[in-house]
Amino acid sequence: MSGVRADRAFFESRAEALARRLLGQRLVRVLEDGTRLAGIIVETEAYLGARDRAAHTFGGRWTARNESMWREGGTAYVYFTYGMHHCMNVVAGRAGDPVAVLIRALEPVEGIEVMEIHRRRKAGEITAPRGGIRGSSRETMTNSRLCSGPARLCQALAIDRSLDGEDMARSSRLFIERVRKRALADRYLVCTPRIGIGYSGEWATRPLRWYIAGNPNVSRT
DNA sequence: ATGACGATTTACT
DNA sequence: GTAAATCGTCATA
Repeated sequence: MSGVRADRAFFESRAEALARRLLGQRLVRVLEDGTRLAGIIVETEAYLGARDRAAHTFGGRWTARNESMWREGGTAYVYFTYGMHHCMNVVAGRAGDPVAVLIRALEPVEGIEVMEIHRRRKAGEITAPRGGIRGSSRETMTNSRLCSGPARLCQALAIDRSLDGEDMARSSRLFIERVRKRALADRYLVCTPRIGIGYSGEWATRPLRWYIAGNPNVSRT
């Protein structure tokens, strides 16, 4: 059940390698009251820094938002987008090399009931239709939809900008537990282009997204 | 100061 | 399939 906590060396590699290495490992979020929320990482994308048109650090951009992407491997980069969603990355490589891995989906394993509350609360606040929440959105909140998307998993695990810059190699609030010693073999993985970056020209077609084949928690297939 | 834009999700036709 | 929701961020002025 328990795993070995990922240390600095785990994160200090190329983003593509880290994206694959994270699959099958456990992302853990510990709330203020000690509640553990955790899921197995089943879908990731690599963002390759200054040369990658789809990356927030394309062209070497250094801004207030993306500053944590420039830090050492193992730093969390959490950003806010579309006026309502958070997404989280794990920074790869060494400080000064602004590359990262977007966590796109989890298989929920610990604290599922709390995750459901977080997701429902968020959905209610943001999309409550006239007359309140009823019908499908509440009833179809199955486990497979709980963390199957970068913003959904941030809602479920209560990850927001307050965790941006968190050092996952040391933090007690957000970290990775290695529940398998070796990376999953390529034959268990599917590699495709990344999602939602159509604006990035040639980079939109590069195969930099990986997911565990057949896993029902993956965001899209 | 302002305008355009999202590494998305949800509901609806 | 399409469209709305919703606002921090950044480039331009």
